[in-house]
Amino acid sequence: MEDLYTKEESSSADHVYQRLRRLLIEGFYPPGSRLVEERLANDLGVSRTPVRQALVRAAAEGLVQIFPNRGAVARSFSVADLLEMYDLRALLEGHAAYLAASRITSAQLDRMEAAATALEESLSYTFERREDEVHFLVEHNAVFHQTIAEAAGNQRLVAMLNQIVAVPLQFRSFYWYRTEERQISNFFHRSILNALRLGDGDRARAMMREHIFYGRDVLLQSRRAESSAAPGEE
Amino acid sequence: MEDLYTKEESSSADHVYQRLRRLLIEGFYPPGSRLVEERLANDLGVSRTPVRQALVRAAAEGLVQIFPNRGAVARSFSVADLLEMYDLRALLEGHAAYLAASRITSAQLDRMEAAATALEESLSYTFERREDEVHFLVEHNAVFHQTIAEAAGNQRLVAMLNQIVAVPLQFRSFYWYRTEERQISNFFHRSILNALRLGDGDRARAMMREHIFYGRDVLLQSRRAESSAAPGEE
DNA sequence: TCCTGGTATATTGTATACAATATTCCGAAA
DNA sequence: TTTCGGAATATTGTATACAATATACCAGGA
Repeated sequence: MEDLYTKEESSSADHVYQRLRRLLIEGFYPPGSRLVEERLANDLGVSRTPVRQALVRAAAEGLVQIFPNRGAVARSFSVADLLEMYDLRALLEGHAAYLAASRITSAQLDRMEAAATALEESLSYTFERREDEVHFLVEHNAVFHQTIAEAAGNQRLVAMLNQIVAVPLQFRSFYWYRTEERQISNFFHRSILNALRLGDGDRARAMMREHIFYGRDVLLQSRRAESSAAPGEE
Repeated sequence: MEDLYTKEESSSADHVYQRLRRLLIEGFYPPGSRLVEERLANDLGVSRTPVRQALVRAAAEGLVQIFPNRGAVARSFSVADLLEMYDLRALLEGHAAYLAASRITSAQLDRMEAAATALEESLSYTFERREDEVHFLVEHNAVFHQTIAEAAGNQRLVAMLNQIVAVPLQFRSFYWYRTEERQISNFFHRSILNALRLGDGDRARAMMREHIFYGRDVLLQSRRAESSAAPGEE
């Protein structure tokens, strides 16, 4: 029939995985916390079997660590880890931007345009809850970046980026707090968009790399500020 | 106690995974073949449970594809897939070489030197079986490349490269057949080694990229030759 | 008090049973 | 002959039971 369904898996085990992934990324199970299979099974209303599969998968993706006979823990990220990840993101997303410049469709450009505009206009929105705002920002930002990855036309590259970007939001939400950082971020988006429109791969890559390094620096600064302000950890 | 053990998992399920991985990479289960859980379980002398976990893990790594309610198949690679992978390898290994240039230790250089020498001298060896020869070549080549990845000092980069390089040998063994290609390959190894010794990251990267692109071209040529010679597929 | 050993408990790892789903095969009707 | 059910079979997906292992707890001796 059709091999076109690359929907991966379907129900339950896959559902558990998606849910677990969300919980980890949104920080519901904070880094370092133990992930006891039976508890997860209860939380998610299934048996341990699909939970186990989800954990194995999450471990392969680097979201959790599995210690033999001792179980899984939500992976925690040291500063060194974050540096590694941002270094790779710069490399991979920069490359994606470079490739995208010569292949991106106008539909994809439109989608990015819309996402960039939404991010800009949201500066003057007022959200009911801070949470909603972060969600909005993360969502549109993801569209922007994912569209580039897709436009690069390398599926493996997309998969790898998804892995790397799957870092607990907790580490990234700082990014979205201050107006100044958001403005600069928006500026980068526009620069990247321009370069892509002009088909200038080198500029697209350079701007993407700067964009990511800027994000990295903001993150590290906030972490430093936080750790000196409240060394006790929540 | 010690978190230092990053031995990942330990027995059985992990063992099955390692074994499955080997079987896939060595081409024992050829691309496209169905991987029925019970058969694997019998083959490996365990129940379906650990097999399942191994399959999930292998799927996360891209070695197999899992279709919901229909099972797993050994992933097959189109020419487009191979191009994607080599593109990423060039990017990632090039970057690794660049990073390695400023951090590599003399012990690591020695290891690479030994591997390169072994590959050179093996040109005049005679092996009992062709299989042994390929194994020898693959092994030493792996040492050369893995050492660079390690020297780059980015664990995630190492993990990603392991994923990408985990392509059925079947697709790569052509590479090792002819003397001429091996000589050129050896030349690249020497160039990379020199650049690393001199701490010249840019050259190391450039040579590494060329090395990989050369490998890609050899592979594509042999595939083309093969497919025109025997279009019927085994 | 501090260490030591051993038992109790908690949790993981694997096997098996059964349910859900897909695939195959076969016969009847057009 | 072809096509369409529809049972029979094969295989996956999930739950549960039990074994293996690690952790926590407690008593006894130094």
